[in-house]
Amino acid sequence: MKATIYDVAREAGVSIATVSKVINAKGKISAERRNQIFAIMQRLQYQPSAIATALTSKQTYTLGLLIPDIANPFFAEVARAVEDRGHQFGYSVIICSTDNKDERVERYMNVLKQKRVDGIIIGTGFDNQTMLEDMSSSLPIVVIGREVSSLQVATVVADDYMGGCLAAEHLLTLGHKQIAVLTESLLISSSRERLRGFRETLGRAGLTLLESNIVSCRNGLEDGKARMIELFRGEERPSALFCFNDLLAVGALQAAKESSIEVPSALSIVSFDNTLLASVTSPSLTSIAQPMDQLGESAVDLLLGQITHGHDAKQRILLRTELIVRQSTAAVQSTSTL
Amino acid sequence: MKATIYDVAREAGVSIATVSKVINAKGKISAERRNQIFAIMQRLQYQPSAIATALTSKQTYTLGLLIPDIANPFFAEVARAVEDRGHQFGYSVIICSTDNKDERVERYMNVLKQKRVDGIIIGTGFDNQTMLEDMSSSLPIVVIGREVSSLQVATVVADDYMGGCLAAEHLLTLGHKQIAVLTESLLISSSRERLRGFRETLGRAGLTLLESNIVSCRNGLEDGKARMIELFRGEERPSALFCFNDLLAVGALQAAKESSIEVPSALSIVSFDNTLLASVTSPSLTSIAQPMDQLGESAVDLLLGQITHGHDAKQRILLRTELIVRQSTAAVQSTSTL
DNA sequence: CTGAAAGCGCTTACAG
DNA sequence: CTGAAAGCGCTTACAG
Repeated sequence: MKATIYDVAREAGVSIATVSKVINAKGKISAERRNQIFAIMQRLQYQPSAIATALTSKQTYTLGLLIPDIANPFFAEVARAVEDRGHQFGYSVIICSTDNKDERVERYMNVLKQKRVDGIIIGTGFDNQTMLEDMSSSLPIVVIGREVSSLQVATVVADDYMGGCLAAEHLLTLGHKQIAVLTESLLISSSRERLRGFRETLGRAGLTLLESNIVSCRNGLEDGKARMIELFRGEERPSALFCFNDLLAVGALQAAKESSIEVPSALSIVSFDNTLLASVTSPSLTSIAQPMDQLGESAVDLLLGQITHGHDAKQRILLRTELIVRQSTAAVQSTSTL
Repeated sequence: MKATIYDVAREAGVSIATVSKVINAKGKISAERRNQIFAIMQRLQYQPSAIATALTSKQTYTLGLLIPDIANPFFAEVARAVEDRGHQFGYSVIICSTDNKDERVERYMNVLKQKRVDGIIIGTGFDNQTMLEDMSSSLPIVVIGREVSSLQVATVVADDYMGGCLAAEHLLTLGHKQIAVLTESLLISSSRERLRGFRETLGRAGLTLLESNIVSCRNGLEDGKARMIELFRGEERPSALFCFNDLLAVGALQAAKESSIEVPSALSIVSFDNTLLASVTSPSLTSIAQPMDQLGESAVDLLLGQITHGHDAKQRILLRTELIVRQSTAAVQSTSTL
């Protein structure tokens, strides 16, 4: 069977307390004893049980990561950053893809509670606000990617408002006036902020964003594509489009292609997120970059701050968004609408 | 503090053994007692400690997933399938992105051993064969995506050889004769199999794959792109290209664009994996699909077979690959080389 | 149908 | 510098 601390203690002719001390580099142990014990651990292939350690020390060195879907490139990149930052401090991460379904969120929450994870990063949306309150009262939590107005929680978000402004400025600079927006559910705070920044910037330039040009869709690529095909059939086709994530932009790109509308000459598209997808399409997508790595890293840092230093001042970190110009945007053609 | 089994036992006026039995639906407990105890658990918000349970029952209900990079769409999709299948049976999964570096593999392996995970799915490559042997002798393991000749381990792989054949057949049908291959490291068994299937199929049609047309590259998109730009500069430019993964194909697509070679009219590209990327590029990629969901699911099933039923006949599951025709391939133009 | 007791593999005061 | 002992929160024979 697997060697235990008793086995190495016996071999070394010392107490388990002593072995425990050398493992954890605590107390004062003579150098020779220490080395002797290390040698024995090696020989027995001893791996201290993190389970037993957790039971006594109340730390599992495990984090939970709740996101809508790990197969979504945006969250996969964030997850990678979370993993790396956590690993750096000795933490493992359990992934929980919720599909934004309350039922899945709840099940995962219970699993994470039972496994006694040291903290949870929440990047998923859910309707049940009570759930969040419950969580946050029972263990360290940080929310990423959206605001939680109702509650004091640590959060790290990209500057969505600024992102919306940047997108608008870019399109304005290119001379666009007839502009549409393809958004995810406006129930999500980040979408609302992007829209607000976008609309206000247009407003400052004397343009109004028509309600009929705000298209909301829920199911990603396919749905976005269908909605855009409809839009392109309309009378007053816009010369530019602001999509709230890369997947939606891909849908729009495909819709444009099927409608024989050339991008960017006849239609400019600005996307959001700047995942791998944005650089892979053709034309590649001008996109508002969210710093996904920093999002993950900062989330871990905030969490560890709560876990190890007991920080309870709930911080809020706002990360800068940035315009990445690629090939999907161009100056408006005077002939493009007609 | 958090309620324990003692708290609910005290409240219910029974022993902890009884509470344990109702939690685990073991033994015979009168229905009223059971309900009474459930009510108390609810009231105390009692969540049994999976840590304590694991210490006594020797099961953590946690799986390790070792992959090169969770941010890589292929592995992200596999991970999602692993997560879902595991969750279905009450297992959580810890992600471990190794970047194929032995040092990272080793560190993660130790973490997983210490955390006493019930099993590990290995989708990462590494040079140190001893490591695998060590692992496999100490806990249940299944390897995905590649063959391990040196060792008896459970494996689940896609039919790479068949995939290579399918790619070749498709290009032959379209009349291509001058064909190149863009491959990952040929140290990976799956790459070798793809190449073998491809080459043999060409051979049966009387064509030989020139060594100079087998381009091997290591760093994904950018490297692939650079290597293709070189290739396209050569005298005898191929009319078709078989790329061993979607990322490489994207690189090739970009290289073609920069070299003003039109795809598919002047160059056909067949890709491998059929991740999200294949459907998102323009033109979209004809690709050999690996069943990523099944890969993940079967891996979990094999693992649970070992864990719960003690299966030690190391199974090998071979999954079918499939040709998905999109827009990146077309019949050869007689004028394309010249 | 129910409970007393040992044990899982550690850590942590406390005493020496 | 080192060790005895209690305790973390469960499960599992075993006895009744």
